[in-house]
Amino acid sequence: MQTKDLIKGTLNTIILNLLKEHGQMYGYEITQEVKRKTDGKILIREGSLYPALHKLLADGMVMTEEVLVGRRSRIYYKLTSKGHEQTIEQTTELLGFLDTVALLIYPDKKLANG
Amino acid sequence: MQTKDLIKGTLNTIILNLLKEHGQMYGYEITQEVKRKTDGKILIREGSLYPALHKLLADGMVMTEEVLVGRRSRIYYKLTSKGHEQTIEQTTELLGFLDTVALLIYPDKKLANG
DNA sequence: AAAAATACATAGACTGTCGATACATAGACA
DNA sequence: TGTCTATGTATCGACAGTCTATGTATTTTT
Repeated sequence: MQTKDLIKGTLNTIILNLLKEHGQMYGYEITQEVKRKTDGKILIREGSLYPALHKLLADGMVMTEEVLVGRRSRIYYKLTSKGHEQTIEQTTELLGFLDTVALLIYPDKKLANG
Repeated sequence: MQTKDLIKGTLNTIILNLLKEHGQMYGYEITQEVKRKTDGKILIREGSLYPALHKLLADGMVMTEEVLVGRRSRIYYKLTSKGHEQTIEQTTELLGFLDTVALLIYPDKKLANG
């Protein structure tokens, strides 16, 4: 198994949490921030990120603002109020799941709650 | 997002760890044990489990033994030595990933190492 | 001038899990 | 006797999410 198989189901939550932390980010910035924070352990590809962002937009979780930098455009994403709610919900669920998995792997131990 | 999306990439590791703990298990037993241990939070379906077990078998991670109970057959699975190695490897990787995700979600915190 | 980084995007393939379904035995209960 | 539930293995088709590969264009670095 490779890390790429593990990211499934967590990418959305990761993106939402980054947006929550930073206020607003653009796509390329997200890939770099994830790379930086994880010391290159998690690399988010464009082919994963942009479809995910577009879906978040379509679902009303984020809103966008296009900004021209020189002649190149950046599309900033930030959470809607619905997105804020979802962030909390999904994060809670993710942490609960991680805890449950830990239970299965280490019968007598629990991961610390964040 | 639902829990079912999160299980992706972790099912294999969960199965391997259960086999490591129990020595040998049969399919139905695995579904019930996961259900029991997680208070019903994680339900492994037949459509997920058996393909996974068959793949583990094909990959040489587990070996099987068929046992007749009454007139009904049970297929017990247990780890091969290769499977033991993989269990450790995958578990290490999974825990590392969980830790990395936690880093992304809680910038200043780390999950306890099990 | 060439290369690398920045910045967006999509198409197609892959793969893992799920829902539904199937078959059969066993035990409980009406 | 008939039916319901639990036990037990198994497969098929659908679906969704991620990846690889590719594309376009600008900006910065060498």
